[in-house]
Amino acid sequence: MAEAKLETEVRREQIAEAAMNLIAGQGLRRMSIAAVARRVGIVPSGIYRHFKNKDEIIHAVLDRVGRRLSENVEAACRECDDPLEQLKGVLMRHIRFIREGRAVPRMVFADDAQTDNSRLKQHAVKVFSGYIGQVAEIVGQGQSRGRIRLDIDPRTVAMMLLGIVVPAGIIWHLTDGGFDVTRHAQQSWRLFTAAVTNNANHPDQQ
Amino acid sequence: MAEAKLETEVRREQIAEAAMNLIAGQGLRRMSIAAVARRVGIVPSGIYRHFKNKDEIIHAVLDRVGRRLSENVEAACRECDDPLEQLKGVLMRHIRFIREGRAVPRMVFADDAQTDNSRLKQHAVKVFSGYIGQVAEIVGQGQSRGRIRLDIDPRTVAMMLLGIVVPAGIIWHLTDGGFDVTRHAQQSWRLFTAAVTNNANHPDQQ
DNA sequence: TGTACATCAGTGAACGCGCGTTCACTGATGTAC
DNA sequence: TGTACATCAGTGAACGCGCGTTCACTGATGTAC
Repeated sequence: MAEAKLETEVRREQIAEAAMNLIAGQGLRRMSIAAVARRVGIVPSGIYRHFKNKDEIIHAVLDRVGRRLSENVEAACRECDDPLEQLKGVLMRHIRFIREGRAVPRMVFADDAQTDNSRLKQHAVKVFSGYIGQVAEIVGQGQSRGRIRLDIDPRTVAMMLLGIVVPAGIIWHLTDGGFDVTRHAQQSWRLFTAAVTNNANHPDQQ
Repeated sequence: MAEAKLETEVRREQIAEAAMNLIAGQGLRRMSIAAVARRVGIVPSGIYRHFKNKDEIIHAVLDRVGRRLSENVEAACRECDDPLEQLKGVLMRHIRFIREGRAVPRMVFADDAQTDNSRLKQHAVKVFSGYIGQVAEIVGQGQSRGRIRLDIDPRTVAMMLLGIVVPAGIIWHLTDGGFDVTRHAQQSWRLFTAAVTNNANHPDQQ
């Protein structure tokens, strides 16, 4: 019995979404064509009507992740005007993603992928550094408004913010949610502000 | 032709070492029994004289990684007396590992492993939190000597130090070494000291 | 020192499995007349 | 409105591959006599 036919654009969305959720929940290893097909309600070979191969699906997932992160930043920016508050918004939203099991940290390790491994890695870098770039822009605004110290590269500050999120996400995953990421983020945020704000004095630690 | 026979204890070491290097260089996915066997100079089935199965090898690798991290901390502690300097030593040693391609970040994502996935995850957590515990101990000493602010959990500070290393390592891998981790560590270290030292003032950011 | 035997690291053929991918097909949908 | 036809999403059988693992074997090493 043939499954209800759907336009390929709709299916592509569904497939990418299913693949992303599988990766978020069970890791890239478990994201098989068969598993994705099952979630979409299609037979495995049917996937190939909409994607050339598995790598293309992973590329689509990376696009999605990038878009999602970007939306996160934009939402945080809309919410308030103060750059520091915006950074906190970005942090907390990302933490919420982790807590809801919607983060895709394992994505980053695209050591899978048979043929064009390098293209996937490049894409992952693009997504990752795109995110950092957006955060760095907020940092730059904070600097020009005198809220954030000027003697440091905005991208370094942005990466430090991610440094709060990434290891926390790893442990959260390894312990199956048995790690209080929210508390960790709040504690870390206090350290972060002390690190970057202008009114802290900066002793030249060797 | 039979390969030179070696005591099983020696072989276990060789196998674990080979497996660790494979994971560090190419990721857990590429660490196959066949690849490990080739590196050791043995036939794949020969591996089973020394390890019950692949999971046991991964456990052995985790032990090795834990030991190596531990040695790192101890070396940094021996090198000098000031806790802050010791923390910097830990950071820089870890960065050096990354730069030399000897770090095993992908290890952490043990989403592979068929049977006892959960036991592997537990082991990874143990290694990870063991490392954090050791670093936190240094932080605690820094606190009691008045070098590090007291109003923050030592483990949070330790995780923040790892937060410098982990994302940097990820990007370093994704770009095949085309990311200046050393520079990033130095810049981040300045932020880190500003965050944790006692003489910075700590404005109560909302 | 020389022989007989137990031990056990290394071998290679074979297995079952899950996977990504192909291909000829079917049958529902939308369009042209 | 009704029929004929092209399109193309979904099907299911089949494939080749790499993998982890097993098993009966071989032959070098160390020990007992």
